[in-house]
Order: sequence, then structure tokens, then C-alpha cells
Amino acid sequence: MELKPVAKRFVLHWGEMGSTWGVNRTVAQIHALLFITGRPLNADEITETLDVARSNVSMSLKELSNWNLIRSVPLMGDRRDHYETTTDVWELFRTVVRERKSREFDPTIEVLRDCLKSGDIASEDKAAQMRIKETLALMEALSAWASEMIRLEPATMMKVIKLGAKVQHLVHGKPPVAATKSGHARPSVGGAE
Amino acid sequence: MELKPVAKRFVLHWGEMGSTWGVNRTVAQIHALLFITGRPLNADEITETLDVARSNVSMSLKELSNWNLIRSVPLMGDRRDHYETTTDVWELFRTVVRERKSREFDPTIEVLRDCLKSGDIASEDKAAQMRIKETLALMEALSAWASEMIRLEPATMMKVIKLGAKVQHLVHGKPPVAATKSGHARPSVGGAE
DNA sequence: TCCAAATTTCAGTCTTGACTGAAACAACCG
DNA sequence: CGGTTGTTTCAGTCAAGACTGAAATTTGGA
Repeated sequence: MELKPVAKRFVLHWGEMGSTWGVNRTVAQIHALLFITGRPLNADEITETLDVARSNVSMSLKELSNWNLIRSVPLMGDRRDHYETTTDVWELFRTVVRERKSREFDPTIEVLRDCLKSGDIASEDKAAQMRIKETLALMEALSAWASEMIRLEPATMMKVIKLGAKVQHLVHGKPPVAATKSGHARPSVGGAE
Repeated sequence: MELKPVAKRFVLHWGEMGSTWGVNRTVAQIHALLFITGRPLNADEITETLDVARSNVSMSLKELSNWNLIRSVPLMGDRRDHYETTTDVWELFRTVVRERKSREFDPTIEVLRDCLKSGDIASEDKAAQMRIKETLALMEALSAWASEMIRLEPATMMKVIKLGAKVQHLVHGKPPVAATKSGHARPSVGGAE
């Protein structure tokens, strides 16, 4: 199957993107291909289109399955496995967030909790202890937030995103704001806004 | 400089985390070290503590500078460069988001726009065109949202995050909701929540 | 200007993990 | 069953890029 110019560009770019994101290039390309094609493809079609080894496709498809990003669909009168991905980008986004959270974020939170519980924590200096606590607090907040967001319907999520930072007015001064926790020794570095 | 057990664990874990995130391990370790130590370190101290080559440290520091994650601070009576990072995790988070957005997200948005503008787009089938449009719309929405969020003060951002998905009630049904754009052919795959 | 300290650059080495092809395996059909 | 079709596994190869040590460069002071 020969890709049309735009589709080809899309797939190639997605592959590069994947690389900088810690996703194997072939895996990203296959996913992009399934997404842009919009119909179930079998492994041989993928192999031919992307010009990689059949076995490479096999492993990548398995990887995508582990990420819940594709599923195989049976096709009448064809023994071969065919794979498709959702064509809904928001659904896709949700899946990626959920997976990354559970395999990268959550384990890190565990490590931090463990650090704070361990007997060794006492021997660190106070400021360092504080920073670990704040790191944990940030990650827990983001984690909880992500969990809530991915529970929303795509359309709702879209609206919430579009609402964006406007909600800051809700939290800004209105209620008897709970004291501003966390003491930033040097709110520095980051640079100009 | 010998790290205490918890600090060592923190640095090592952060290094591993970095790997799965497309960040060079040494770079991530150095940043974690500066963060947990909380005072400016010179390249030799870093070299000794992490046990990597001096030149590796030099290149990694430059990388961190490009990311606006560290800055060098002059120390009275010491010619050597000393580096520090912010000790405010929210500030840190903001910087990382800003940088990743500008070097990975924004260029992708450009490519998608370019795809849609190009003459070749007409030869793609309608559904594929639609998916590219929706992908672009998602990325633009997220991008705009991120820009707004990183403009907030850490404390405010924290509150907004904590408010979380509760804001969905604001957008849910309340105003004469603009028609639910986007036609998801198959809102499938993602799987159980 | 010259020296010593500090830093950067860079060519080569090493490591990691992606990729391949061949062989083993599984499923289906006559 | 045996053959055909399709899939997975795996040992070996290869490529990308992380890392090193030595040499070059820069910087600050005498």
C-alpha cells in the first residue's frame, strides 16, 4: 500500500515525535498509520507500507496492544489478524495519558513515599526532606487531576480545556484561601514569562 | 561528595525516569542532584558525586542550560562555575512544560497546519482530512491551555489543579452548549476505565 | 604577556536497544 | 494427519547516541 503524500508526512513526523518522547519509532509509525488510514490493516500491509521487517511489525503491534492503543478485529473470510486504533483523537489522548501515568508517574510516587517512610530520611537535612515532600505533593496533585480528567467524556474534556486558566478567578481570593503552603527558598531560574 | 541514602535513591530514580522520558540519564541525574542538594555545585563536585567523566558533566550542564533548568551562580573567591536549579517544584514543572511545548508540541502543530494547507491535502480521503483537522484542534487546544497555565503563579496553579475536574459542572449543560463538533467514527479501543 | 586553573570540544569507544532473518510455533483446512 | 497460511520468538547484527580521555580553548590573575 502506497501512502499519499500527506499521509506519508504525517506518519513520518509522528515517528520522529515518538522518538523524542521515549516511544520506539516503528511503534509510533504503525500507530500513526492505523490512525490516518482509519480502517483495520493486517501485519503484511503494514510491513509493506512502512518497509520494515515483518517481525518488527509483529513486536510493535504487541507493544501497541500493551498500551491499549490498538485492538485486533476479525474480518469475514480472512484468517489474518487485522488491527485498528480509535479514530477519535481525544479518546487516544486519554489512553496515552492513562497509560503513561500508570507506568511512569505512579511508580515514582511510590518511590517518593517510600523514601519519606524509610528510616534513612531522618539523616537528610530538613530542606531536602521538604523538597521531597513537595515533589511528592506535586506529583500526587497532578496524578489525581489526571485521573479525574481522563474520566470525562471527550467533548466535556475539550470544554474544560478550553475553559482553561479562566478558572483561576474562581480560586483567586474568593474563598478564605487556605494558607499558601510550601516555602520556595529561591523562586528562581525558570526565566522570563 | 558522598550522597546520603535517600538522596542517592532519589537521584538514581530520577535518572531512570528521565530515560523513559527521552531525557539523557546523566542530564536527569545532574538535575536531580542539584535539586536535592539545594546549593550551587561546581562541575567537579558533580563529577565526583555521580562518578561520570568531567566532560560528560560539562555537556550535560550545557544541555540543562538550554532547557533553562539551571543557571550558574558566581561564588565569592571561587573562579569555578557553580550551578543551581530552582528548589521550587512548581516552578520546575512550569519550566519543563514550557520547554517541551515549544520544542515538541509547537513544531508538530506547524507540520499539521502545513499538511492542511498543502495542495496535496485534497487527494487524501475526506475522513483522513477530518482526522488531521481534529488532531490539530486537539493539539492547539492543549497548547493554548498549557500557555495559560504556565503563566499562573505556582500557588495559583496548584489550586487550579486541585480544583480539577470539578469545573466540568460549569460547562456541563449550563450555557446553550455549542453543538458537539467532531464525528468519531468508532469511539472504541481505549477500554475500561 | 605568561601561567595556571577551569572549561569545552571532539574523535574514538562502548552500550543500549532497535531491527532483521531464520526457525519454531500455531491455527486452520482439505 | 499433512500441508498451507499466518504469527511469534530469538540469536545475531546494526545504528544511534551516550560516554570517555586527551587535547584545545578560554579565563583570570600575577
